[in-house]
Amino acid sequence: MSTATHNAEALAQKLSDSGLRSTPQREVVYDVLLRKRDHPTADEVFARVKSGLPTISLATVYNCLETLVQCDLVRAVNFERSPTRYCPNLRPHAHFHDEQTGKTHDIDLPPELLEKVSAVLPVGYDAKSVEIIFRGKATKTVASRD
Amino acid sequence: MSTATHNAEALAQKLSDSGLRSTPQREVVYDVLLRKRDHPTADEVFARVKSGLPTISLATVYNCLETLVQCDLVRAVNFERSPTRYCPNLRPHAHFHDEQTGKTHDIDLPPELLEKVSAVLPVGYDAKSVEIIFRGKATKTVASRD
DNA sequence: TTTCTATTTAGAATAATTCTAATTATCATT
DNA sequence: AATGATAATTAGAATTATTCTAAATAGAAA
Repeated sequence: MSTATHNAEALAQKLSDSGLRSTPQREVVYDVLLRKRDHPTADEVFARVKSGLPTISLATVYNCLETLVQCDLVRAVNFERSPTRYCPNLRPHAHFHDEQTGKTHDIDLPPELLEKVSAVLPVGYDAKSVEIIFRGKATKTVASRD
Repeated sequence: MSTATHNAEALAQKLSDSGLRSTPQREVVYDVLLRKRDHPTADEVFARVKSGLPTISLATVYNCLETLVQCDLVRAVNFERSPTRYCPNLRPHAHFHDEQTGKTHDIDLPPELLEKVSAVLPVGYDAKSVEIIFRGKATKTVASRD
């Protein structure tokens, strides 16, 4: 079984868990995110998706991305007011935003660090998620892991 | 000397450090941020500022806020795609975004935590800033410190 | 099939922010 | 105090990412 098929089935599973249907549009959008993990914007996803599905609309790309975020298959990241970027990395990680290049790098986080960070919350604060964003410049770039 | 005067002078100092002028608009905008630390949007700042300076324009409010951010007197915070919010708290802190109320709470951070977090960065990543955002619900609300 | 609902689609609408060009204020020199 | 140079403000237009709308299509269930 090919990787794409595998992903499509994992996606179908996650979707049906949420009572949603698997569609070619959702599959192709998810596949595009998995293929090139450079935190693309919706517009960039739209451009890449069109080669496989030339009739897809931008609205659908937005819809699909939102759906994937709802299913916890994809994270949406925002840097200032620039367009939302999408990230299929499900490992605990922070984002490093390189201000020179505009590129975003995933920084793996040891799970105990997230616990330590969450431990600063006073009683009465119940966090569903923690997001960590670094901003600066990356002098070296290391190939990203899967 | 009044607190407002004191703030105005601190502001004037910071501005001139950056080669910028102190203006009534900048003073009033900064004063509004200090007076009510509820992370207002530019529109909310605009509304509050107008009582003291009825002829100010929204563009100027945006300009002033941006200037204050450049001077490191104010932090801009973004939650998803909602309007940018502004925060004059200079202590190291995270933000807790209450998804029910939409309110933002400052969470003080022990400085050593920020060091621990930054320590996860691999060689070659030089972070100028670290931002931590919690999302969830706050069951209790404690009066915020200054 | 037929029906019901989910999804997609194109294009219009929205809204936060930025831009533009003109005016006004302020500073440094004369 | 007047002058000239630059900084800041202003109103309104423009931009742009995103969401909305209403109609068309597809898919599942009966």
